[in-house]
Amino acid sequence: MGLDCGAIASCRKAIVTMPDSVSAPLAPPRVRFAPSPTGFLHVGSARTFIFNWLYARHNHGTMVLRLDDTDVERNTEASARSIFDGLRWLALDWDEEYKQSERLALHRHQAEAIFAKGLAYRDFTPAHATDDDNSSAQGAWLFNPGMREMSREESDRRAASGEPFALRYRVPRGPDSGVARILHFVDGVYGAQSRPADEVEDFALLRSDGMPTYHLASCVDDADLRISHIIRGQDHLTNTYKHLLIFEALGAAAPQFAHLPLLVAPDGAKLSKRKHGPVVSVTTYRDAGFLPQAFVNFLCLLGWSPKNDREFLTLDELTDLFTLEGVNRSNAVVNFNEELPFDEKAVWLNAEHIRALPVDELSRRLEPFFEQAAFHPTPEKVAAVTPLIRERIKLLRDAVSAADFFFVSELAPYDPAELIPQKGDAAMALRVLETAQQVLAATNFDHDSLDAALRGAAAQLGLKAGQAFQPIRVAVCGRKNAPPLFETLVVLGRDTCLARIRQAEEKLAPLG
RNA sequence: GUCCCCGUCGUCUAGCCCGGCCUAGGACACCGCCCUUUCACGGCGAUAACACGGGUUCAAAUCCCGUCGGGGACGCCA
Repeated sequence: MGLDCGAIASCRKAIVTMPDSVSAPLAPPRVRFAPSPTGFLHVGSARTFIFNWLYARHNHGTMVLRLDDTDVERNTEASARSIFDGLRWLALDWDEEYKQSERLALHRHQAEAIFAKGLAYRDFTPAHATDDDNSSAQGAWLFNPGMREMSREESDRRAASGEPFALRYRVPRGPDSGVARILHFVDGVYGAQSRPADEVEDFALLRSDGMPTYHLASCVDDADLRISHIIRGQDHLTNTYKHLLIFEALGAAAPQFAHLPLLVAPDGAKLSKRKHGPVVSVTTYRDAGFLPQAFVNFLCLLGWSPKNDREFLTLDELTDLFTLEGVNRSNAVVNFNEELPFDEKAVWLNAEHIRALPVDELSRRLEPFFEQAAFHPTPEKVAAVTPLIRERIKLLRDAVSAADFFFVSELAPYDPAELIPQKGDAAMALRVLETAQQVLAATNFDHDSLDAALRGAAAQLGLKAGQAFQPIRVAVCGRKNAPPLFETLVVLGRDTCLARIRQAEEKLAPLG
């Protein structure tokens, strides 16, 4: 076939040598995640990665990461980087890493071997000539007429003359043997599957530029890397028959297959960047302030269930509980729309994980968000603020709007009417603020002292605590809804509190 | 068009394989009440689903058939 196989020797060295386990029943599984670098890390891909990872760790197996980059036209460096970014954020590791483009020699070598066995043929149909119109006579699309039956002599002669060709698998058909062969396998999720080989088209193994197709490269590598379980999206379910044929041609035992139900958008269609926008990229979740463990937790609940009504699960618990039997068969909707860009269950889980985090760690996670908001946070300040907001945020980025008044030197403008308590008037607000200044100036700035002093002052004014605290809260926070008052005052410090109360009085004056 | 997969509250799901314990359980969201210095957290409660039609059976969400609906695959993309 005139293929250059010079690199095969070096390529072979990279092959993992496994102890020739005589298919030991309890051999640790080897699974792989094989993204193609043609975009960012998709949430569907992320879930596939997570399920593979969970399966590997649960069974004490090996997680392989393989970059399926055989489409030179569409692959980009930037995309590969962004996928690694996403994977690193998830904080799940892998044990071995490969790049398909570095294994081309092996793919071609195996393609040649398949051709030599007579299991494939050259197709000289010009590239793109078959792009449309497969629908002529029924069955005609299964192969390009004239190519499959071409004599070896003519095929060799044409190839020798330099005519470009694609290599196609010669799928066994009824007319060849008289009986239609039935292909079958048992899917780890969908159960027994079968299909007559006649219904499988003569798919390409090699493109006319000599590059392997996905089907070939993927199977050659899976066989060579001794992948024992292929866990992937359900969109590959019917491709599996082709893969079975390739493994057979390779003389390799086919791995176990398990297909995962698809993640779909509210419109029911498979999640896609083009149709559904940035919500399908995991970096969108990261940047919005999802915790990776919450994101992982959420994705696991889509198409899988521990069947014990538990939903908040740590990585260790997920690893412990994960089995293929727990995976269901129907597509799962990731719920989002223009107003709510994220699935509300994901948001809730994130809030749960935020509250479960030790304060110092949450604090560390929050810092970048404050920095991005130009708050110039010091670790000490953030550490003091964190416990006051952690029950009030659902996404990390919510911290910016929940805690802004702790960081800015000048409060954003607010409506002075907010200073007036329930069932009160401006005069009452003024009296409260006046008293508050005296109290704050004279009291120790710790929670208990402030509590006692301010409650006492409220009583003396003949006001309920709620009425008395509102003007003070609005004066120091610039809004009605805020963390508990005394803690807030302490973190803000006496000078800031006094200054803001004075400013509030000025705002109130015109209303009095 | 051909083939394949799926169908329980709005959404994620348990139950289905091994019919009866299902007047169908949990969770998110929504609504109401309680707690409370606001917001939030927490607690309690309410609304809400077996796609439809036939069978089989004393009994069906669970088994069988059909219909409808949704999705996927069919590339020299992965």
